[in-house]
Amino acid sequence: MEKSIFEGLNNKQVEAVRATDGPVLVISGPGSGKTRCLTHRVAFLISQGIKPESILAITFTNKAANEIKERVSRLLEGEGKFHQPMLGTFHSVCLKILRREIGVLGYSPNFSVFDQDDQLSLVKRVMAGLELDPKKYNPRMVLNKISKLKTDLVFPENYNPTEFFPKIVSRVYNAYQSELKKMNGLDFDDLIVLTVKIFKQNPEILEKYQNFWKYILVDEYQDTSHDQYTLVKLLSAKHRNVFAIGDDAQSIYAFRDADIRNILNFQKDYPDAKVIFLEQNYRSTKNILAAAQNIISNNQTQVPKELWTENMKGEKIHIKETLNERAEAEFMVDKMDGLMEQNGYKIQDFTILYRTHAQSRAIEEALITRGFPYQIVGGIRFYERKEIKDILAYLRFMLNPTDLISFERIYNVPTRGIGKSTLEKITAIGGENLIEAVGTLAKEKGDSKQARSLTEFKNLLDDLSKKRKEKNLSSTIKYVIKRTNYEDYLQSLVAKKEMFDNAEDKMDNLKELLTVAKKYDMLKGEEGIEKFLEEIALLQETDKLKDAGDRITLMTIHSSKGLEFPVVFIAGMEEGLFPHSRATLAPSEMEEERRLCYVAITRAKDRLVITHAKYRNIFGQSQANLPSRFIGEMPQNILTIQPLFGNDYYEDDVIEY
DNA sequence: AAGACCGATGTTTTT
DNA sequence: CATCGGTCTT
Repeated sequence: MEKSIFEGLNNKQVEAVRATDGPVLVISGPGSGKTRCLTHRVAFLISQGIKPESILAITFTNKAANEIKERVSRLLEGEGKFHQPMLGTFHSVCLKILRREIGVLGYSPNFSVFDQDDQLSLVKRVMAGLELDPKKYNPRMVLNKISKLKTDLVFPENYNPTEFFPKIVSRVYNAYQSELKKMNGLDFDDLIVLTVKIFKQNPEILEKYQNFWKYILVDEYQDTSHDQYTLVKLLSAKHRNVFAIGDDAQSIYAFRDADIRNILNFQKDYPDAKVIFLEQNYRSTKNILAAAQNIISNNQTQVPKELWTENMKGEKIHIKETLNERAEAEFMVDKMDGLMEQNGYKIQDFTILYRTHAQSRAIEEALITRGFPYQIVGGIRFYERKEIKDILAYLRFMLNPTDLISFERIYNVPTRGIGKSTLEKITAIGGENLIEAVGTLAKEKGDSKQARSLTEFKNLLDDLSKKRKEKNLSSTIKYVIKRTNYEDYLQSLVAKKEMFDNAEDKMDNLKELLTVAKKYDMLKGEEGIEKFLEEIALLQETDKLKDAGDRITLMTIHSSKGLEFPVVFIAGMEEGLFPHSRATLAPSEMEEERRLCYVAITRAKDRLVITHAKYRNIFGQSQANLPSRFIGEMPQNILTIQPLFGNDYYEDDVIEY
């Protein structure tokens, strides 16, 4: 048993797996077997007689959580039946806690979870109520600031700024939070922040969880924010068995308040911490690793470490300058073609990474023209499409008839003759239940055309409320689509040219939604809806990556974290784009861009191709760009540079060992 | 209340 | 450029 758990691990990894008691920090370079280490540690803990359910492992993605789940099951095969440890992201773990405990904060356990879109509409609504001009104060900026305050655990009642703009923010923040509470809704930040709040205010609840989870593992520790850090600190305070693993050099989420200091200061927090470095890289060639290390060495803030690999030296890194983004895309397609033809690569061996989503378009066009299959991560996300969001809003509203945000989405979708002024009247009646408010207003209107629209709408909502208990999830969704005549509505949008996709595609998307929904059909009525909405709310981009499938994957560098590919293309390596122009001012931001570059490069196993365009269209205007400084930060002797014109480039570089 | 038209505005990155 | 929101017309 023990033997199989340590099989295939190097000494450092074994050390990290065996250090079961007390605080442990593992600094793990890219490709150093981090997931492997986490998995084996969980398996080892269980083999030592620790109850699986007393282990909490927080991962950065749901995908990693599933991977650990599967691998642990495999490692412990034949050990008899055992409970699963708690595995999940910060957000999903907190959601589970809150469904049980949120009562103490005066919310009810069937709360809705609002995504970023919803948050922004709420901020706008609140600002309108406070008569704040959205032109003067950008609602996005206000929301951003609110979110930062939340992650820093500053609650509205504790925020008393003196300066002008913060004072505005403070007013919005107060109103925003009380609106959320009124409609029994939580935003993403609340999931973490309110959990911390409960733990701080109710030591007996905290203690219950401390006793339950005696061993805590946190993945991607470098990307934790202050609230997440606090949560871990609280939960682990009693038993102090906290295992943090991560890589400061791969911290790329400062913009959403990740604080690299959490990992840098781990030893200050836990002076008795055992610190282990995983420096052997199993993923990349020597050249790729050298490029990554040379670049990152330009950063001041970092934990010193020396990565190494036994892999071969490999190909040189191919740098190509093209005339514009179209030529760039065509070059990449040609290059892939050549690699498949001459080197036996398969289409799923390739990934194209870029700094911003906007870059995907030119690349997609080239891929479509040449008939190359691809999948794209992020961008116009499936669950952000109008038709999906509409139907989900109906579901959400069925569960929580105080959910004003969802109501605003559906009250006139499909169009049913209820306009903005009528909406205002409904919300003015307000009350606990918006369905009742619709009914009340219908009665007030007597026998008008409006009254008929309202009554019809009320009947619809009543029918839906009834159905939510009777049917399983996929029938409920089908019923919503049918009862609202949603398909006709889509077709009318097409007819009016308000929508440029065809209605069939949209219906296909809804069918795909139904396929996902079928998973929840065995749960009864409301519970199915609830679990389904939860899954969707917390879903991440990379979760949707299909493993099999013969296609090229396109995504932002941020989305690529944790993944690896035989051949990586990095597009748009230009000053202003990467590093992004918004980041060139502060040194800390430039360092983050550099870490991002480090992440991008270290996704590659054997080949790396980097492109930069001389001219690029931005906002419809052609802009001339210089090659990225990061190209200059790589050791020049491992590069093959192919300039815009000229053929001083040879495909058959020598492979050295 | 709905549709048509126009000008402003924006793009990092995402749980 | 392309989407969004606001305003004007029907």
